[in-house]
Amino acid sequence: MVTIKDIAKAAGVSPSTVSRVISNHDRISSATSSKVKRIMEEMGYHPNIMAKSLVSKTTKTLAIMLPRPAEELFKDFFFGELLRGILTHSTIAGYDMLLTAATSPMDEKETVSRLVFGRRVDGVILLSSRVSDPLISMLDKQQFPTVLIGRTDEQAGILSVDNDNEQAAYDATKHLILQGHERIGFVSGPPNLTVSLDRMAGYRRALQEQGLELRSEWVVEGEYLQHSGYRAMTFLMNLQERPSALVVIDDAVAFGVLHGLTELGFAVPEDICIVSFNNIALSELASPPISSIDIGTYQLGYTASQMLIRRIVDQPSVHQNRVIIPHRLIVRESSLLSLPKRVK
Amino acid sequence: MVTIKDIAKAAGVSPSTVSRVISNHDRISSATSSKVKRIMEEMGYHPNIMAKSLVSKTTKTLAIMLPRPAEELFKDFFFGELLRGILTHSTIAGYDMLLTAATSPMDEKETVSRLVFGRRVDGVILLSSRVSDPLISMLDKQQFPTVLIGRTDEQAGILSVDNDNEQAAYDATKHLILQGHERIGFVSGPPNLTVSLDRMAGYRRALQEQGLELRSEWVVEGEYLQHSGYRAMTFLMNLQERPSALVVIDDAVAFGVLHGLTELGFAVPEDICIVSFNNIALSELASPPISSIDIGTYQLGYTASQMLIRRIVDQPSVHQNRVIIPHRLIVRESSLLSLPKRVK
DNA sequence: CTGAAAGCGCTTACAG
DNA sequence: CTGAAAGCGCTTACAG
Repeated sequence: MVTIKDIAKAAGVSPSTVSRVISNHDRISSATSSKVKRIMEEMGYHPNIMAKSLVSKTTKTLAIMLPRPAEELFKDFFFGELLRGILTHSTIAGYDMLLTAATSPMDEKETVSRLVFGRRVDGVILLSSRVSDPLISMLDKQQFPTVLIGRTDEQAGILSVDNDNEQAAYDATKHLILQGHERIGFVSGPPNLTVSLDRMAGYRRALQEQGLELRSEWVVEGEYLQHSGYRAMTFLMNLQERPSALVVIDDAVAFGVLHGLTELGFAVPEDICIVSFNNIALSELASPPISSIDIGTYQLGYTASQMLIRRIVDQPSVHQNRVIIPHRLIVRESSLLSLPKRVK
Repeated sequence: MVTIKDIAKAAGVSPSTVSRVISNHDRISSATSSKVKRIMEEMGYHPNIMAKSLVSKTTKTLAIMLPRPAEELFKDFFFGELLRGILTHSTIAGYDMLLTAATSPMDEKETVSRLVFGRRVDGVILLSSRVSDPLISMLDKQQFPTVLIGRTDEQAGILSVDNDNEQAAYDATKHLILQGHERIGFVSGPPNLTVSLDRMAGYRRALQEQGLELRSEWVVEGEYLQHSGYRAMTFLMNLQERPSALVVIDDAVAFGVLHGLTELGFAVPEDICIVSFNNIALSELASPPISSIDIGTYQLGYTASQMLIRRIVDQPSVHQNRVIIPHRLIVRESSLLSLPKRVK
């Protein structure tokens, strides 16, 4: 390993000078600078990142905290797209990403503590927001640069990027209502995630506004997994009174819903219509293609990285703490009751 | 920030003693140990990871080098699954993962140099193997702990996890032949990836072994993207003589193939049969469900992490350098010519 | 424009 | 069983 001292000796200058050449200090003669640079090149010098971090108290690294075990994570393609957005921006900005997954919920706080208090990272990105999350309050109390994908009620210091999920679900539901549906169900995600709650609220508002029935047995909570959508169907479609349309929390879940419906002998959209969220690449290729709310997943990730790094770089953060990424409904066959002519 | 010195002062011992308590040194009286531990707890001590790394010359971090820009990456769900495997094991083993994406190919070597020579990571995982990759030879020359998902011909020092892709493609092709097909095409990936080459070779062997025609216009090279499969169809299905079956390099591509065929008015499997690779979760839910070679993607990632960490921990590496993960063909409707009765 | 010195927070032989 | 000292590889006031 060639160090700054080796370069200094070879160049006949002091280590301080070499350090200054590396950091492009202004008051260095161009003669010294180019000589030192040449020698660094020749000797294959690479700065020791750890040593630099130790003194600069900065790591140029961001932690991505994966929600719960990695095990279940990437089954939902949403996260891949989110990571893609984060990674693209952070790479441009010169930051590395530390991917961490907690093995257990208790372990989660410990992991973050280790990274945050151990000064291993300069900021944290939380990929999903749970209701009253102890992690969030801890990071807020420490005033540690943090960006949350989602929302949090109490912590004002935390940055967040989100969609207007309430409005998005309202739009999805309204779309079904405009197609003539009056019995609309909701296949939701885990109720401890704010995104589930917000979408549920939008669904409710749309129904109430139109004076439509809000049946509790038409609302099914589950996970963000195909399996979950599949299971929801075995329940919902065996009810006495079945919904004629469904709002589904996520495309991966919608794939399961589709699968379940097919197996039970129901046709989409003829027997039942579907609108979902996230608009992953494959929803277009499903059969039938799935109508989905595009929430700008990539943009969500990209913006999260952007906000966080901005916050880290200029401390007095004059920027806004919360950004809402716009959504839009992509209508496809799954929600068009009878393809050529619209009902009503 | 509370440091080891603060703890030492508060406990009335020397910093060395505190350090030894932390690392569970044997010759420390249990009295001192418990006192120091109590005080650490009280004062909220967390070791500075950078300082520790600097002296221990170890980072407990692995770099995952993403193939080329993150931009195109997660569109293929294969990588999500791979990451899941890697992450699960590395978390268990107490290693963090640094996710790095190069903005450009030239930039790639620079990025790795920075991490490797800068002693930022203890090992590197390369997610895909290109033919005569300069990165691989560099890492091999440095004798830096590296595991490659794929294969490399020259570098004996590099660890690798792979499938027997030649045999896998042979199996896929043979399956189609056994269904009675004689005109079989191949929708491949980029020819600079070893996986593309290996699968191509297996496809060839199966055809030759049966004395079947090997038409160059039935072999189309592209990317690992849906789009690519779609485009391949507009070409292949406009030929005078069309294949009656296709081996497709990857499920995401197969989705594009399916999409293209549907648009062109061809039915699967009636008009053309398909077998693909990777067996991502959604291939089962396509319509028709796609026959696919399960290559144990998760296992591939898990094993990669395992081999690399083992290599890092006990230097004299007596373990094997190359591991092959078994594959198996999952037959679904897309390759069953006429569902109930088999042809021939 | 450049150098000597102190220090970032830890670990680890070397003594005792 | 414990402490003092040196050192990991860098940066940064402080002088000049």
